[in-house]
Amino acid sequence: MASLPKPLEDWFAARGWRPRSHQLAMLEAARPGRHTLLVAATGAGKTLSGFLPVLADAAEKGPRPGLKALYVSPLKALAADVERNLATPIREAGLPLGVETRTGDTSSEAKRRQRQRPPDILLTTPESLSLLLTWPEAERLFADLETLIIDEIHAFATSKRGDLLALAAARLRTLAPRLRLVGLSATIADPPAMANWLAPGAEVEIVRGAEAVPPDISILVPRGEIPWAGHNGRHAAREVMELLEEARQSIVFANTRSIAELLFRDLWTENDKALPIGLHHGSLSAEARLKAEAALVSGRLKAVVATSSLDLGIDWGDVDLVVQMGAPKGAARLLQRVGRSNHRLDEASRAVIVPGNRFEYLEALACLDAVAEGELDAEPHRPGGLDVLAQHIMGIACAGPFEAGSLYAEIRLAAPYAGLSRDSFDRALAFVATGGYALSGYDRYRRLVEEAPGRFRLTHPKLAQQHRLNAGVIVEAPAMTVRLGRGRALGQVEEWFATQLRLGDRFLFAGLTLELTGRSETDLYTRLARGAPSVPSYEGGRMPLSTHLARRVRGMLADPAQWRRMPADVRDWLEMQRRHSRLPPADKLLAESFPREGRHHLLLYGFEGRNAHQSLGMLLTQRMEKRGLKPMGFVATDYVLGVWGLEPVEDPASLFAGDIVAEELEEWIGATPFLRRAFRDVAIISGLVERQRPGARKTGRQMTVSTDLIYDVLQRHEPGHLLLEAAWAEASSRLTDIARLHALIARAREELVVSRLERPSPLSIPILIEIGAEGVSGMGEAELLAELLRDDREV
DNA sequence: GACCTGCTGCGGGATG
Repeated sequence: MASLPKPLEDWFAARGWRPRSHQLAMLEAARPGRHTLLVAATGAGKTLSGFLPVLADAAEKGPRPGLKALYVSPLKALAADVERNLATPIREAGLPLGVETRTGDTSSEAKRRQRQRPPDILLTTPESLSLLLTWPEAERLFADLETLIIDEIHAFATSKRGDLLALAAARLRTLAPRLRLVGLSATIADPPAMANWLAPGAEVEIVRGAEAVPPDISILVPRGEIPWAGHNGRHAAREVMELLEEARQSIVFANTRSIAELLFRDLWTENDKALPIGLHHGSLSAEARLKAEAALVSGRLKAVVATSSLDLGIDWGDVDLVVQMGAPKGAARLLQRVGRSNHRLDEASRAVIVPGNRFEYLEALACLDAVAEGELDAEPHRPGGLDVLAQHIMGIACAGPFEAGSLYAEIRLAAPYAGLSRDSFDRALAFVATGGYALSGYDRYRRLVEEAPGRFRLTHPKLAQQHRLNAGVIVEAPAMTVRLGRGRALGQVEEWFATQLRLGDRFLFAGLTLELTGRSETDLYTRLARGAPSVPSYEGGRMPLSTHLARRVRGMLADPAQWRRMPADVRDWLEMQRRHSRLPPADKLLAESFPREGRHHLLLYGFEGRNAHQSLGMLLTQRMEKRGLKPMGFVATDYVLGVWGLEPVEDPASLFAGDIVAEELEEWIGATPFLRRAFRDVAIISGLVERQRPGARKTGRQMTVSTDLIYDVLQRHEPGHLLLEAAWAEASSRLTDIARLHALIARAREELVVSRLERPSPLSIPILIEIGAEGVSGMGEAELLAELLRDDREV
């Protein structure tokens, strides 16, 4: 086993610590220069472990010039936190190392200095790293770089930010041939796959931290019944309030921003003791978020209601309880959140899940099992975005002329682009150079010139400045700033929501009931008000039930021996289902059909997540239409798809015949407004349109107008354009889950178990209530239950 | 009037 150099050994000893075995393993792996992936629980000293080889090197070799280590974090705040945490060992062990951060918050003067005289260790974000690579000095700057540490690597690997980072890392491997890559995370489902993402084709040593004490996670069983429908756990606000009263400090996670707002209000209604409870989500102003964070860390806040805005990294205060409202949607996500409580390895983190309905109870139970067995759900790695690729190519051009052939080879070192064809690369390059065939007539899209065969450079140096001003892959929906009075900004609501508001309307935001008193192009002016408000919602991403949990839920339903672990009302529900219909088999697909109020319902218990169910609902209703079955609508949840129409579906299996996906799905995606919106995003990322010019940021509406115009031109004149392809990929991955849709259809074809009923089955009740909630039918929940119970007595 | 299933994250340079 490797040992620490003297100064570090003394430093550990002075603190009464001994290096943990995974820390020594990190040291050991670094000696021969091996890439490393560290998987260790929160509280295991993960970040220090990543840096330990860098610190040891400094202790042994003394001061050396140049940038030696680069650290990339998904959050600016985390980079700043790491800077503070590194300062202590460096100072106390007397190591000759300078550490600085470089993010959007860094002054341009400091950034310039860093380009000329870099610190030994630089802490940054993927965006800032990409921008650093656009400078001509990059080649010299990174020549001596030895280590690239990617923290919270799981947060990158399946996103466009990850594409950007992987491309930057590939570039760094060219500039710094001795570069060693290090990935850090607490929640990795498939370490070998992640190792391959980190350094495709290279050998990566996987180091595992010591096992932490298993978390203590329980499922809250409300005093009343577990609801039949609903997704947010708000029914248990009273019970949650009691938990908060008993705990030292808590984070209450909600799955959406609007639910966070509603829940915050609910908790205050129950807050008899007037405990300080805060609110934190991504649409609140930075000021409001920082205030909540500071109050959390200092202990002034007893609890905070948050979205995933508090998922990552930083140790938020003295939190000893995490509450998950509604379904956790995946074991890795739950574990990440549970890790926010109790950052000590030798004590269990405590968490409580509050399922929103009975299906969610099953999911919560499946999630507990998955966590206990250490089986996390993996998100599939996907090919990198062509829009991100275009941005990267432009960035490289900003640093100086390049050879297309060697850039292509380098880009394939990035995992998301390992399978990139030369043809796709050439199309991306041609797009950056001229805008592509249909746009090549416009001067403004000429960004590169081929100065010698295969050798490209910028057409004008000012393009580099433009690029730096517009780089990055995060595109936000057009939004308006909400102000109290005409002054303080409380945060942002999306434009589409803002346009629905009329003067005098009330809405719930930042925990306040606000009344709209005026508006400008970019701002909403408000005052405090009373009365029932509407609640803004946002067009964020979805969190589908993970494949892995879906399988567990099916297994649980099919195995009555497991029902003993469930509360009585859930158990009774399943028992009734067994008597009246059938249980969904673990490996087959259950379909139920029954008439109700003049309509015929068809329910498919797929458990493949909302996206897959929604696509299937669309496909099936199209087919039913063609067959004259007069479909009227469908509803999809993570668990079930419900379709209804005027005629019964006599043979549900026949709906799945032939190639149902290829044509109809394409037609559908092509017809949705999502495609246009996706085009807007890729047009921005690829650099086709500019978000800002020096001194002026464009409004969301301006951006949308210009991308809409280009979209129409390309649709007409060049339907095969690179950006239409990229938009297509984006829209289809957001709208549907092709892999799971295929799995669902395959199960339907192989064996569809059909249960024909006279009345709704117990399992169908949640979805029937959901249909009622959408105003399609006026059936009441009470009526449904009464009917079912009457039916039950007859058996 | 009550009800909400759509998360997160970043980002220039030089000057006055």
